[in-house]
Amino acid sequence: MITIKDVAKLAGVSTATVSRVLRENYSVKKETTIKVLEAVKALNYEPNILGRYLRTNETKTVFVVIPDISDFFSNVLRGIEVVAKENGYQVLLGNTQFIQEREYEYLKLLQQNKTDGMILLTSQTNKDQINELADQYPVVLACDYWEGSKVPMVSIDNISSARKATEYLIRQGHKRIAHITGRLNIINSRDRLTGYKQAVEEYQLYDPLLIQIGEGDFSYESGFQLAQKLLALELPPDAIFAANDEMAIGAVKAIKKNSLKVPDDIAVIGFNDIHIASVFEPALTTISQPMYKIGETSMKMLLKLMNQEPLLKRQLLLEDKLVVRETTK
Amino acid sequence: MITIKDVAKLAGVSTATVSRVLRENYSVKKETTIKVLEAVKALNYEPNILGRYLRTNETKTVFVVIPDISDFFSNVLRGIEVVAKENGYQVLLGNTQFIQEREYEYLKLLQQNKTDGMILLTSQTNKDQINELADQYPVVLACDYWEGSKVPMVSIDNISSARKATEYLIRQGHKRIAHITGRLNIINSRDRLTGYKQAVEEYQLYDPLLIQIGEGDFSYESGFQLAQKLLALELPPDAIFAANDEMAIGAVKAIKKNSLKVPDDIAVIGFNDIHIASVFEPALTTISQPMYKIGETSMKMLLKLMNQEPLLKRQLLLEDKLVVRETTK
DNA sequence: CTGAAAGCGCTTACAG
DNA sequence: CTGAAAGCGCTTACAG
Repeated sequence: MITIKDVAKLAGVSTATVSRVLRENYSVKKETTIKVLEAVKALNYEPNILGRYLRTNETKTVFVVIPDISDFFSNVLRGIEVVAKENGYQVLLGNTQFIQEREYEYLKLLQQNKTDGMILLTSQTNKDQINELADQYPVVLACDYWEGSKVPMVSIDNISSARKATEYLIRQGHKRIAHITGRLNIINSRDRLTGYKQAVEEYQLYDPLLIQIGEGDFSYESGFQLAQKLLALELPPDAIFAANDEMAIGAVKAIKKNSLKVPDDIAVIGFNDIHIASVFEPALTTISQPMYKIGETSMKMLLKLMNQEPLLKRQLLLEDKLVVRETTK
Repeated sequence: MITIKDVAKLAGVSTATVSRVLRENYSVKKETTIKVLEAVKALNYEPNILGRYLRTNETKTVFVVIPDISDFFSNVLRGIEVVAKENGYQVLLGNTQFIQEREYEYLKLLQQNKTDGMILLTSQTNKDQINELADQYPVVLACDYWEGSKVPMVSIDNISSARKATEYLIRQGHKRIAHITGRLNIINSRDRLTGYKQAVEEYQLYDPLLIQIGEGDFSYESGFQLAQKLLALELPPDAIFAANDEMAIGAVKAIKKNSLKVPDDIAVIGFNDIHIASVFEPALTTISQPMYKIGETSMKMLLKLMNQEPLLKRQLLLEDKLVVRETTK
């Protein structure tokens, strides 16, 4: 392995000088610089980044904890990646598969110095633990809004957007509006359920039979199965609001399979506005989240935290939008 | 920051002993072990992994270079992640967005010791460069088969599977079979084109007008646009074979939009068998790749390379399968 | 502008 | 079973 010593020897300078040339922030005589760069080239030297890490105590790496690699999270990731790259950071990805202990394991990487900062794309860790960690390390929570927590976060207001979606169905004249939730160990799933309840309760349309709790791993299939159950009710729903687009598409398929029409017999609304939502036929009415922007913003916040710059706002709620397509009237 | 020294002091032992206790491979007296573990707990000590890295010269990190976070690559990634995790490795993700220089930048991380090994999920780097790198570092190429290269690789045989898909259409009586390619800077896109050509040439059905080159970023839209062009031909196709499922779905949409029926007027075959392929209506006939297994296998190969164990086979071609659904007769 | 030297936090061969 | 010591490859405050 070629080290800085080899370069120094060949260039006839000290290792300090080589380091200075490569770090680019120091004043080194032009001739010296040239000598060093020639030696670097001749030896095809690449600095061993581990040496730098240990010395500077930073890894220029951020860790993104993701519950699953779905279309939705991919889009958020894209935003994170672009900003990270622009600022010389690399993105480490940790997949929890919705397993809480996994998230906890990843969080330990902060203590181990394996990463300079961390973005959680949703979280399942308990509030106290996270608050404590966020006190000591740069951590940003994205896609979830944790009421009462002081962790820096970026998301939409899932409660109000779920309420908005449900109210839209109410205004269209639907009376029996069902909700298929996401996994309830995810904060935003609970929030969407809350928003749904707020709306149906306000209009006295609440019926616990109309709530199906999503659990499964394959959202399309799970949406299909849960919609089947709803359709099997004595008084089936006339509209279904699903907590994500995959489940909504599954629901549409179940409705069709029962020889019913979307939206005439049963309307459907999804959540997220992933790519397939507009491609699927019928195209899905859904709540559109600014996925890329959530990613971008969370990474920008993390950069500020890592650089110890003040955050103007520790909590940021971005705007969502109800996109009406073909699954509602 | 709490270091091994603090733990050693509190436990009344040397740092060497602390290290031995934590590395678990050494014989340490039981009482000493207990003292050390108590100190670790009392101080809430987590080893600074950078110190270990530098000393052992390994990062327990593998880097996966991915051209894009699509459903297909996500599934391959899942396989990689599971095997990586089982073996104590973390997965770093680098997204090239199909930009060749990005891939090159990531490859440099190997020289910098930032990662112990690398898996390329497709490659755009030129053969000589890659061969040279693979001589020196643990590198595996997945999803692409590079003829004549000695880089360890895992993929399906894209040429024969594309030929198989095209021949299937021929056997169903189609005479004007079009092909929408993937980006041709990707090896497997070129291979699929080759397989398609082999089949249509054998049956004297070759017509260059029936080949559309995919370039765009959003496969559904791009498939839609290219299919539109095909439909605008004086002699339009009676079947379309697309190099991926997203494009195939876009093509189906274009066909429907032109008031034609799938598969009666025009049959469609996709490639990959991503999740949406079976969910979309009509469900897509497609070539199913063993995505998870490709990931799993590539990571296993990488492990062997990193541990300097011999590879039984440096090149592995896994089996694909033509899945007939509703877009073909 | 440059060098000698210390040190980042670990691990491990060596000696006992 | 355990400790003293060297050293991994860098960076940087200090001195000149």
